[in-house]
Amino acid sequence: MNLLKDKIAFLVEETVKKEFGDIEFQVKIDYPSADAHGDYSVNVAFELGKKLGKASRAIAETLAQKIKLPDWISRVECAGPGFLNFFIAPQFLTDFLQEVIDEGEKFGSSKIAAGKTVVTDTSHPNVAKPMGVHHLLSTIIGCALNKMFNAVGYKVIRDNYLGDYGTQFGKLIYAYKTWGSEETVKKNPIPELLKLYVKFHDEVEKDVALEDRGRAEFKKLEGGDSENRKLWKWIVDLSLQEFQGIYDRLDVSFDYIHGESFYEDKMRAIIDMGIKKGVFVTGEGGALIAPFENEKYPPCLIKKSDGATLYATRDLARTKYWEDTWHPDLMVMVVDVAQSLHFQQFFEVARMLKITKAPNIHVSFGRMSFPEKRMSTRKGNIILLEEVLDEAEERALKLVEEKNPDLSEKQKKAVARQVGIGAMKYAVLSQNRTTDITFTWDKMLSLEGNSAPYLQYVYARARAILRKRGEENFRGGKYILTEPQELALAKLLPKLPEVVVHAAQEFKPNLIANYLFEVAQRFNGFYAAQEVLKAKPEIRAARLKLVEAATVVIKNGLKLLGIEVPEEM
RNA sequence: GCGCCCAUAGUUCAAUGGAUAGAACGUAGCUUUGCGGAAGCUAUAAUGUAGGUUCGAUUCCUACUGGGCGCACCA
Repeated sequence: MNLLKDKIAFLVEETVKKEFGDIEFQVKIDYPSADAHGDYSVNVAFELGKKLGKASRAIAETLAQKIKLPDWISRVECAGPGFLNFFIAPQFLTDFLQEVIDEGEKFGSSKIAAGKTVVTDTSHPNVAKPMGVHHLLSTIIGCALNKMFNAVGYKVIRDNYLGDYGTQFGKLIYAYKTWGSEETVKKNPIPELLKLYVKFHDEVEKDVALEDRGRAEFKKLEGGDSENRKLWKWIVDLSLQEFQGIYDRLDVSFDYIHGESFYEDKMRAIIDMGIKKGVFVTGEGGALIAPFENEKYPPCLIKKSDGATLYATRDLARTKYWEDTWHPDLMVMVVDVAQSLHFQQFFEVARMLKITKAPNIHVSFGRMSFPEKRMSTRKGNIILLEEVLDEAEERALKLVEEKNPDLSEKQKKAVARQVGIGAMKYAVLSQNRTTDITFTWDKMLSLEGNSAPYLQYVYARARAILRKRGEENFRGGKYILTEPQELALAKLLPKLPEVVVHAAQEFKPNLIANYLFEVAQRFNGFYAAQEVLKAKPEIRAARLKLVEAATVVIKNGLKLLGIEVPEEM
């Protein structure tokens, strides 16, 4: 299906070319906020006015007169200093409902990026540490982006660049050898490992020499020491099992989990390439660095003076691996904003090395801060993601029990999961923030207002109507939507594919959330103002379609955000 | 010190350079005869300061104020 906005843009372009000849211009489609300003609006007259030295209002009037309207547009008006406002015909909106219903779960997707490949890195928790709430952002945002990319036609490769390597492991291995035991760790893996990690940092405060012991253990690991190797592998496996439990609850999945260690043997080639191309040079203390022209950024550190590799080295190896393996058109890293400098540096180095032509995008988000306690893995102060998930489901369960005690226990639990987890995901996805997010339980798990349950409730209510509609054929109605509330809702529905494209291009899931919330609000307005089942038969048919099309839009939209919809709640 | 990001109702958040800045929570009222009141309706209140660019600025530019983050052997 072609997007309506593209069709309008095309119409305007044709008319401008015909009326004003060969000049350069760009048609951009706006969604006016006021109903009086139509459903789609174009402001090309301002640009033309300037280029032609004419009044933009006059140009808009000419265009309004000359444009050849297809039957799905009822009229075009020019307004204000030169806006062209298009009004979609109610007949078209009414007919369109059936298209939405027929497309079903495909409605909303498009082929804008067909034939292209995107590789994404999301989640990347650190092995041997529990996932904290802050990991939620990368995981949830990344999961939504993956689904959105897929919906606009990309082939999506979902990678999880696990933090399974580095000096921290040396420290952990040292701690385990000194204070740990296989038994206790086996019983309760992650908490015990965290304890050891915390213990190490406590002891370092008394004896700084431990830092070196930690580094030495990592060096041994990197050098292939069989005992450390074995220990490391064991810890990674235990962690992966733990993470998988959380991913299952969140319903996110990956195609690959290529941790940092995966690139261990792939860095040599990058380092040689950089030296050969003169991009890497020796810096202070014998370290290998990549300096930038005009000191645009601080130099990027490639190798420590002791010869060990760093984060940036592995990132370069990863980029090369992605390029060589999948030849992607786009690479996306979903990581918090504190790492922007690192990404700018390593993207620039990748450009200098000509590793890939694909744009590297750092989708950044604010860090999570906490009103009461400062979070620090080293000190063991951390709000566990698992706790948050439990609390979310608990709160939702309490609400379900209060609102709908008649559901079976099994249903209640299922609904509580959908509502609780959904609320949490929605809280993260509905805002577009690069500033820090202050974590509060109430905000994260809000079940009212602009929240997932609000949308889920609309869906459940609409489904309840559809269950009661009976067997009659409701395809044949001649009624054309006329009431303001039903039209307001119907006008919004064809926009889903446009919104998804925009959101995918801008890497902004919140655009979808905002749109869905508006659909839900308008549905509730319609629901309160007009009756469906008790309406006259011909009206009833059209309204049932409206209700069904709305459920399709809400279900599909929420699915892109990774949020499920309950039939009853 | 240098660099990056952010600043919108009491609070939490929206707004692709467009028309009257939009919600939610809160507060004050209202809606039972109609499909699920987890709802709807009404009222309330905001673009940090000073300039600039533009037909038009919350959005772009400059300075200031206030917050966050980062800046060589962590990731």
